[in-house]
Amino acid sequence: MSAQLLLKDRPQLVSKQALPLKKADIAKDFQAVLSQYARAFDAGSTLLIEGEACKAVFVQMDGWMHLSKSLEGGQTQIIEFVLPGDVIDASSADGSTASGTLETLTCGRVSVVPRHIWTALLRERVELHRFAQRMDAARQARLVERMLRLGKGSAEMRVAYALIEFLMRLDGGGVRPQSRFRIPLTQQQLGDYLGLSSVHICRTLRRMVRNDVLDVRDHMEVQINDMDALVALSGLDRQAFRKAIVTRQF
Amino acid sequence: MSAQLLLKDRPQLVSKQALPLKKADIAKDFQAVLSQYARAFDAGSTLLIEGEACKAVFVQMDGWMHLSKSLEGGQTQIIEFVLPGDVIDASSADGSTASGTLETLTCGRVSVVPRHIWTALLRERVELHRFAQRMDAARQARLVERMLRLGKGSAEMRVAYALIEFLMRLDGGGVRPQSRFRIPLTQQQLGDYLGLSSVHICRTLRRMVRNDVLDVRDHMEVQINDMDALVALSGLDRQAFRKAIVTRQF
DNA sequence: CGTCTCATTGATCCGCCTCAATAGCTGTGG
DNA sequence: CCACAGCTATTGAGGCGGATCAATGAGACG
Repeated sequence: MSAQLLLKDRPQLVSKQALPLKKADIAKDFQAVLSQYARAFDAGSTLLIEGEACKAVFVQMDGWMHLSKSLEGGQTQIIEFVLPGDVIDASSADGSTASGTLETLTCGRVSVVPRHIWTALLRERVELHRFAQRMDAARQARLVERMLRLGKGSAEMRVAYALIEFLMRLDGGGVRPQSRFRIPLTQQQLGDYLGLSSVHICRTLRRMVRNDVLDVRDHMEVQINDMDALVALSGLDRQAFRKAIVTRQF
Repeated sequence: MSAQLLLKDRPQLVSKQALPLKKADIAKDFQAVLSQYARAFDAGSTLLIEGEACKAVFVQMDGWMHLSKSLEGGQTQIIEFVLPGDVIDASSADGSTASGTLETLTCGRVSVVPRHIWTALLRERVELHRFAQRMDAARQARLVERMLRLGKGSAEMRVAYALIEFLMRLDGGGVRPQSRFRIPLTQQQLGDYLGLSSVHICRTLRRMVRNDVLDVRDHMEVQINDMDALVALSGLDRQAFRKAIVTRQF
């Protein structure tokens, strides 16, 4: 896996991703707590298994992960991708077991904060609590937006949606999105995210390339050529989307 | 719409639903706040429209509602059903606009608590805060469980899942679920929940009836005959499910 | 009794899945 | 250096699950 390379050849993006929270606005003790529990990970490791004990909150610092859930038949659905800056609490309603399986897609760093520490942090820092709430609302909005398309949308709509979601999350909801970015996913994984087979992901991407909407180079390096067309395909209201889906401001 | 009837002819269920929180455990001021903001609603009214202002939290006291989201083409996906005892905060990441459209399915009562009041309540009552967190985790678990099936499951699996979800939510996660219950939904609405056409919902239910898994009488009165078969169809682990999906204990 | 809504059933169609074969790329060992 | 294996993308062929269209019941209601 060329995860290292993946991140290495876009240094400006990486640095932006690695510190999505504005340093100046965050108390030093928060940063200290995060780095205290920080650990590095490789691509392809499993951090959490569905149903097993989980008493920590994950704050992603660098790299990609995904949280997934499976049917007994081996069918896997990716619930969400975890990008730098994301906070994920994978515990289920009982508060102590993991609601899904957490696996890394690239190498990177994550801060694994024990729940009671995290809770205490939130309690004593109101602005952090509010930030966490907004992050959570944004996460939920993405989940719902995708569910809408799983239920009612075509393959083309789902893929277009996912690309725009990645695009916007990667550049932190900036006003001028990059039109070129790399997704550290196989088509199989993208399919598991969108409820499609890898074969159909491939065909759908090919069709978009044929229609000059975008280009795809080696292993999911995407270049958007016609953003308006992509947005139209996705069925998104661009304004509303940016507001609802992305939260990176502390 | 015979919503009134719907609720009237199963009094024992209604009374259980109407007060899912154990009264004894809840401070009187909480109950007081809820009743202060309580209002009745009819079947078929719209309480909230996607994108419009929303500065309140809804605590369902009696009756059913649903929260939905639409594609411009008029395609609607029901995000969740709101049952008595549910707390729903429909605000999006910006904290002030509704993330979906909230409509009532039956008549009933709901407490519309202004957000700042709700927030204050949670802050001063730790156990209420924890309860709200568990409710939210359970809601999320249901969402994810359904998304897994939207992405990877057959129509039969989705319908079986939904029936079991309703069953367990209606009897509050009790150990001995009722095998007979009424769902105040049209097949169209159930389809909008599961990403299926109403026609296919009908066919799927008919097949289950033919296979002696269940019976359906007038307008969605369901009688489960073979719970094991239904659970098998749903792809659920029953134990794990009850724990993760339902939260009614305060 | 006419209307309206909803469930039911049949017929047909199509989007996506599955299976299968090929090709390209990467890493590995001889 | 080549040969090989492993993995992913690509493309074709064929099949199926569920959508769509359409017609008929069947209650509920005015």
